[in-house]
Amino acid sequence: MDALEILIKHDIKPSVQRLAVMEYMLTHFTHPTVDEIYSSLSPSIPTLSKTTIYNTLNLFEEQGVVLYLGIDKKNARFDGNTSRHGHFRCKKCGAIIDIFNEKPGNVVLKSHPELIIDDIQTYYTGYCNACNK
Amino acid sequence: MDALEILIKHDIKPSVQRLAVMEYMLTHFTHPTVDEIYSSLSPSIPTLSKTTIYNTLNLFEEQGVVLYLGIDKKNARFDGNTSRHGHFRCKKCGAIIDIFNEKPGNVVLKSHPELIIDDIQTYYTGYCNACNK
DNA sequence: CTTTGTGCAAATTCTTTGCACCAAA
DNA sequence: TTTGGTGCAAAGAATTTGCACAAAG
Repeated sequence: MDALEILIKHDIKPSVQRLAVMEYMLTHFTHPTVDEIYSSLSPSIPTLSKTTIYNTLNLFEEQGVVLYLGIDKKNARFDGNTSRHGHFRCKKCGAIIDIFNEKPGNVVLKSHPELIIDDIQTYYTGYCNACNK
Repeated sequence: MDALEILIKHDIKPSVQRLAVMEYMLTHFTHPTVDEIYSSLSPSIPTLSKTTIYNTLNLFEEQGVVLYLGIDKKNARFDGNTSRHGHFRCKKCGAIIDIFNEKPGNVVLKSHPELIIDDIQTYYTGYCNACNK
């Protein structure tokens, strides 16, 4: 499914900017920050503003098109892969690595069956191979 | 184990402020923000500054005495319970609930056996009983 | 004494807001 | 022509930093 189709499917009106951000998220599964997205797109869309990146990502997140990651203290990070998976963050170099080891499907917590779970995110913290203590 | 013992065990020099923060974390498992801790302690320690709360919590986190929670977009939250457990956040009312459903012990990821995992945190997002969609 | 912690004020950084202009239906 | 998107500048909020003073050993 391409960027345009995804936006339409989620009732998001396409625009040059929104399509560019969506396209970026579909080709860069690097958990980018707003700044990284802005820096990458800015040359090809010279009038682009960071405000629009914020607006767009907030909209995308509300519509479930991207995931917000709270794994990084400094900046918000976003993930275009909305399937259930975890993330590892290296304490030393800051690398973020996808962890695909989780079961999909609905979740009911034994201890709290009354909670409606829309999303699950698991953050692993430690040292990557390169930084290995 | 009381506040003083915990600090000593982790090579943290005790001070009035550090003891007060530690004591607070041991009696309020509410995932407080810096502001909440400051507001609570400030009356009894009138000279207390927010900078000291930041310093103290950052130190505590480095020493593994508290956990940093990235579950809340707006503020850093901290947890005095460092045993492995998850957290649920209600999208509507913002309530954060502890989820004790995880197995303790060392973890080696099948997909990334080379990663050294120091900490695992799982964040559940959805609607609590009261806010139930 | 000497080292370390505290706390004020200022600085920094990230994110949101207000508002005028622009674009699309 | 009306609705909604964009982007600039300013505001806001959370956190960190620099530095002088205080505390503790």
